[in-house]
Amino acid sequence: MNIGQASDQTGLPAKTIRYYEDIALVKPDRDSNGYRSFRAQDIHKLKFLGRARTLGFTIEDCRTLLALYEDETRASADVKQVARGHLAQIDAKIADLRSMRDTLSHLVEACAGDDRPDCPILRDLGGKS
Amino acid sequence: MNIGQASDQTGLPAKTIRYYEDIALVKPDRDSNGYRSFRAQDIHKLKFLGRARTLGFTIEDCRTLLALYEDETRASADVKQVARGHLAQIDAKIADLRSMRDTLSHLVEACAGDDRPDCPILRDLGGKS
DNA sequence: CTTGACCTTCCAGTTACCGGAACCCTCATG
DNA sequence: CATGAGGGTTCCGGTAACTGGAAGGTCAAG
Repeated sequence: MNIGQASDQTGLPAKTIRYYEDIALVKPDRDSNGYRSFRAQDIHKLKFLGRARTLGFTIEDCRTLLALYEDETRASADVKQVARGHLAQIDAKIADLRSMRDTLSHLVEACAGDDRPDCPILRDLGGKS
Repeated sequence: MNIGQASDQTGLPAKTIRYYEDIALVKPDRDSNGYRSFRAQDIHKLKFLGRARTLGFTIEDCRTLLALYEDETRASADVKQVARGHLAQIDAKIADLRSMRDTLSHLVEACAGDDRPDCPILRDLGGKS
């Protein structure tokens, strides 16, 4: 299967698939003409990667998860630890964003949004009360 | 005031301040020895930038906000529009993260996290039921 | 005079790709 | 047979917002 088909099958752009090969996440064969040739197993890996990335795992997380995935003797605790670490990061990010959101939405609500120059948003950013 | 003091005053790393000068967000004077020389106004701008960045505005947003800040005749509506746009992006990001978080936390809860290889997280990523 | 803290510029690396150029391969059509 | 369309290939550069580090100039103190 060529890269175009692989892209269709996995939903990943061809560029992304080439990149994943570059960083050695997948290792497709090559045909005699130099074209990449993907086997079912490669497609499966790519789908795995796509799903993991959707869940926000970093590439390095993905590398770890993929290794665990392929290791039939892994302990589920190892996987859980990676996932929990990522979950904590997501939580931290959400908390950050929520705090930004709260501040910003107060400011937006306080701003008249008309033709006049007076603006609580800029006043706050400027540090003036 | 040298860059070290400016850094202390604003809480921004010296590196960041130099970067902001590179991209023309601030334009400190130079002393005869080549050192940057920050005036009170520069410090004020840097604080403005720091605060805006904390709220998650992009550098380009900051550039716009700074221009509006310095324009005494701006309409608050213009500022509000930038802020609202940013708020919408924050909301979108939060929604994204929450959706990831939900999926992932289900998986983490379903995983025994022991020595056995069986792992719902990998099962899900692998697309197997 | 030397030491150490500060400053300077410039180059490279970070994350996870995307866009585009220049070129090759294959098949079908005029 | 030339040619054009629609694959594929590599490589280079850019993204956002910095950060780290090297090589070297400046300054105040002992």
